[in-house]
Amino acid sequence: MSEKPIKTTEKELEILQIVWEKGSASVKDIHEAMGGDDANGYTTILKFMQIMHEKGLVKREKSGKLHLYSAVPSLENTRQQLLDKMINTVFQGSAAQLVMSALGNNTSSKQELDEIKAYLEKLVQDGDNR
Amino acid sequence: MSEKPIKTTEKELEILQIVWEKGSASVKDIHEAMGGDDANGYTTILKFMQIMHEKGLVKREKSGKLHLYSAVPSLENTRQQLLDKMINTVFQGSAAQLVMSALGNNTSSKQELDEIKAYLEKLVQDGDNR
DNA sequence: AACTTCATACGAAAATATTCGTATAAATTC
DNA sequence: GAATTTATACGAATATTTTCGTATGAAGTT
Repeated sequence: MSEKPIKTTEKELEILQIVWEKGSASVKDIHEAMGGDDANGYTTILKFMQIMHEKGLVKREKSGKLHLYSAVPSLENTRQQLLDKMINTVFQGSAAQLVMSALGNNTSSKQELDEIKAYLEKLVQDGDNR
Repeated sequence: MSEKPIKTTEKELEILQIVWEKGSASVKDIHEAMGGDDANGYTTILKFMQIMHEKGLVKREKSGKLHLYSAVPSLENTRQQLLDKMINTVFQGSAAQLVMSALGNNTSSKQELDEIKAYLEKLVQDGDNR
């Protein structure tokens, strides 16, 4: 396993989010998805894409004159990595606590809760954990 | 509800974590808990405490010549705030997805899983969510 | 071929976050 | 009461992250 994790900043994550969603995107696509020049200048985003490319966070492919970017780290891995970090920094190492907090306040529908329950039952049954 | 959230940096969170754990702590306590001078200089931590005090992240109380710091934002609120942010940035707004990811890879014991299950059942039953 | 458009590259400024040296002051010890 | 120890305060240096101005080039238009 294991893409060795590359440190991502806030803005980079925001960008990655869009890239994951779109699969592949030009600077323009990303810029627009982020709200256009009010929120971020075009060259700002462009610069980020260059930095992220250097860092190995995205790969790119020429399509005519423009570049299409796609994410290198998988969404799943990144999620896992961020979750782990969060569990360790504010949930004293307990995933269970995180889970309960996440379920606690918010907006999950009954259907979602049922899904989670099913998933849990499967986990317990399979004895994936000890 | 609602302490208006104050933006916290990585290091500040790391420090808050210790302050939450200890309830109340001197700079020295925190400094030591963070691994002493190899990891962080004493004055570095001190400076952070001053900054965090200014920002309203901690309050302090004189005890003899030293200051005892305690956290202003509650652990619960901070957790919630960070979770929300995370759900929005990498879990496309779905708490359920976050929960399943968190349960997926990791180290929760069977007992913990059972606890979560119980919690879930209670949630569904109470119809807290729709 | 000159002009406009669309895209990238790059360097440097600005904003933020982190680290640390030095000064000061109050107790404590010799 | 001088020296040491233990704290805090504060300003400035560093490091990192984010933003943007300006240059350049390749098409496409007139």
